[in-house]
Amino acid sequence: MAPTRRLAPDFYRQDTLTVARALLGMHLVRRIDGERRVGRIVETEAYLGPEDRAAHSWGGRTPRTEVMFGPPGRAYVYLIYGLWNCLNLVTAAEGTPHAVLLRALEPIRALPGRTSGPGLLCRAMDIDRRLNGAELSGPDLWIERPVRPAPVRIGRSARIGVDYAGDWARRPWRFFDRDSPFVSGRRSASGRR
DNA sequence: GGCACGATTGCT
DNA sequence: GCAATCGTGCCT
Repeated sequence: MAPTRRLAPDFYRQDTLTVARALLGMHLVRRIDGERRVGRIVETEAYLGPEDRAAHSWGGRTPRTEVMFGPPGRAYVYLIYGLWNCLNLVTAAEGTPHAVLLRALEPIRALPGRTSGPGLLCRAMDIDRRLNGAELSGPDLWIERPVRPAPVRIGRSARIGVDYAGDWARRPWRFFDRDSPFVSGRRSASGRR
């Protein structure tokens, strides 16, 4: 029997910046009513709370951030601007509230609408807070290695939309596939491709 | 209990 | 440039 391509919890337990880079090129899979929606991850951001001023877990544990303090390999989904859901993957050791935000997908299979940008990604994948805390080893949502992984030319830049975070906003903790047209495009903040 | 604001997006 | 829209966290 072929080894599973699904990433195991140990993958997410690694250093968060390592995970954020390694996720590029992986496939995000969502199962809905027996159908599989698949997207190739082309853009991520690392959040290293509680020290990281830009992270939701900055300053400590709250009901919202609770899942990030738990074991790695779970989904952290939050609602932003009352309109959009954003999907994060909990990383690093239990008790370390780190996460990686998924910002863009290249459509592979059964993805309706646009997938560039964290809110649009979740809409296309039908991801909302019902999946907050879900284990990525479960039946609804996971990440797997593609059958034929292609090398990725990785670009990096400051994270988007966190200008309030002072020095932390300048950390180059956004990673993306330099060759993908599906990377979200916020002209100035995104830096060069 | 009230209130300001956000790891966004799309329209003016 | 700014409205949409509501959960969260802090305060008043």
